[in-house]
Amino acid sequence: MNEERLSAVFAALADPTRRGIVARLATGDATVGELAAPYDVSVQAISKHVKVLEEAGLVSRSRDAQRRPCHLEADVLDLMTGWIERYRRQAEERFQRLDTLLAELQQGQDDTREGAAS
Amino acid sequence: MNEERLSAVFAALADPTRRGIVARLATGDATVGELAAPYDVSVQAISKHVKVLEEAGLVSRSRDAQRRPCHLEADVLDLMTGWIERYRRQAEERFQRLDTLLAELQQGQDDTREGAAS
DNA sequence: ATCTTTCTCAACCTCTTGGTTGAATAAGGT
DNA sequence: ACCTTATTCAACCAAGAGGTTGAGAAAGAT
Repeated sequence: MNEERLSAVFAALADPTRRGIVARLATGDATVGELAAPYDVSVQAISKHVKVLEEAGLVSRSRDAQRRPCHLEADVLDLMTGWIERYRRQAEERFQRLDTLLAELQQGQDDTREGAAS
Repeated sequence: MNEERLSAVFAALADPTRRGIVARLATGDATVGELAAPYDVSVQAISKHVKVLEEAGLVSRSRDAQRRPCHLEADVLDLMTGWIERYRRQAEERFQRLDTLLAELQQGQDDTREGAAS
């Protein structure tokens, strides 16, 4: 279901240039040319990166004369944190249970030792 | 910096099979063989996937006879949520500011209209 | 009408990725 | 010693990613 979307978003953010673009867009909308300025690659390359972000749903675009301002769709980021947090929490809980289990076993061993002493 | 690490982690989770492996490991440690069982690919392929997760720091492994149990390192997930949340929050705040700015402009326009009426 | 700016499309190249199979290694079990 | 189990290494392959350059389209500016 969301699996495909999730793959697209993770893949989009796996590239440092694209993360840079996202970071830039978090401070405000920008055109492709503006986004390209800090990087040592062609505008076409940045245009491709933006397209990837757009297809992942992380970026939307409007029109202003020749320009195509890019806008960060921050909601999509929640999709990721949702996925990540789910498993982080699950692992955490399991860890807690394991921890208390070990504590209980430890307690039981103490009891046994007390019993043996009587 | 952390940039390389971040790229590795995002890239690792961009693959649905690897996300499945992470999801499985969140419920408890498992061997490569066990991880491979649900999938319709060779054990070697899963072994490669685990290696990718390992190099991203998401998985660690110990030894138990021939087996190499895999363990989810949930801490690394925080690295991602940290990055994501940072920019989500930043975008959110900017949105808030823009929103109040628009409200103020609206208010100013109302004032002007009142002034013109007098 | 023509020129300029901004951006995308198309073709191409190289390196990486995810998969395969077959052989090798590691560690027990009999 | 020999066989079995669990995992990895090596070589290979097809497809995709990220880059390039060159040409084309879209929309103003003169």
